[in-house]
Amino acid sequence: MTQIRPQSRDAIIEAAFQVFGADPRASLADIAERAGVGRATLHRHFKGRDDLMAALAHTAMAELEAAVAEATRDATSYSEALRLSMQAIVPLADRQWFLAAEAVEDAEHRREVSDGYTRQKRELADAVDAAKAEGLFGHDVPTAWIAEAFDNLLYAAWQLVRSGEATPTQAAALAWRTLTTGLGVTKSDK
Amino acid sequence: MTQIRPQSRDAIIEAAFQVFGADPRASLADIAERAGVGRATLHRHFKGRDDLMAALAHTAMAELEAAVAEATRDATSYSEALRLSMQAIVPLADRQWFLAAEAVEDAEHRREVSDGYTRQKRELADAVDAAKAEGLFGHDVPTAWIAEAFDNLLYAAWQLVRSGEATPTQAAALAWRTLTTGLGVTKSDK
DNA sequence: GCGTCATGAGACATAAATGTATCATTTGAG
DNA sequence: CTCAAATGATACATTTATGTCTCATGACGC
Repeated sequence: MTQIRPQSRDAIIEAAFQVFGADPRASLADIAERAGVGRATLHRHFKGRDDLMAALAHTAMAELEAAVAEATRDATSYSEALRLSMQAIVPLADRQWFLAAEAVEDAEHRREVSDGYTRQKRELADAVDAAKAEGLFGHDVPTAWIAEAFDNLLYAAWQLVRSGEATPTQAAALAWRTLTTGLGVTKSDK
Repeated sequence: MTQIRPQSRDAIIEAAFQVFGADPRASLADIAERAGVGRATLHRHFKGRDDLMAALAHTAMAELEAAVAEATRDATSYSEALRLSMQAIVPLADRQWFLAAEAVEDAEHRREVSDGYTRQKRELADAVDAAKAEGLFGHDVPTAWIAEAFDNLLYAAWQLVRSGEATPTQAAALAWRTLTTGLGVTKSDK
């Protein structure tokens, strides 16, 4: 008797990303309105705020994994895989804040989201170590820092895109340059 | 009849930074409890949630300005001023999320906070331009990106500190290196 | 020690968010 | 077209957050 039409569910999730992104305190009524859906329908699809939050986290995670898998399909090295991943993730960075934020309160869902997040972190660290072995990063730089810088430069790139100052491709290129060689004057510079 | 004891006010602000930092949806009762203060007292000091938010933004802004002013007191160049500023801001980065977040809803307070935030952004951009003129950054790199990277690497540094993987000094040094020369292999590396 | 004033605790009223139930209407599959 | 299922609108009960008030208590200046 419930949730067969995927349209409503998708619209709600999309609206929730937008509205919660602007204001984490927004009410479920706000979400329903933005989704162009009745408040009751929202409750038919999601038990409550927590359930919705968990769905958002799940969606963000799936999008992230799909984008990375697609982007790294034909990478020939870990270094290139990292670069391609950054390029691919920039456009969806605005939905990833959700994974870092401990937005899910329910213990059961929390665990699931947390596990996925931890896994993502570990995979990034592994990729960084591999790239380090390929000579992309200095051995004197802690892996934890590289991963942290990767994430945050990714977010910086998205912010640049959002402000209209660059395209996703341009912003990703800037972030990659910053991560690997920095913003100092290069040989090609006058 | 109101707000003469600064102790309560300070305790509330401190608690609010902590609690809201962990959960923006926290209630004022949560804040009061963490502050070890009665809920009524909180309302005696702050008209409501918005007033408290504005106070937090004001505090964060003041701390930022004071730290930067102190750190750059005897800088001999804009480049050095930027480096010293980064070093100085890392320990208080956890209170700066507040300025970026559009947490203040009241129109009147909003304007004030927004103005201060805009001014900070402009000052950073000016400093970046000056450092660029000094040859610290390449002329081919957009100022907007440098500023964005500065902010986000700052935040990355704080996260590294929070995770216990580095001291503020170490983290700031990593962030500075990343920004200026990147994380690639250096000559000193084997 | 005295008096003042902020505070803490609690009661209270109000507002807002949430969750559920009902029912007429619409949608989409067959 | 027809029917079943999902939806929107509405009403309702419940919970939670908020804001105000009162009063006894404790802290601090004098």
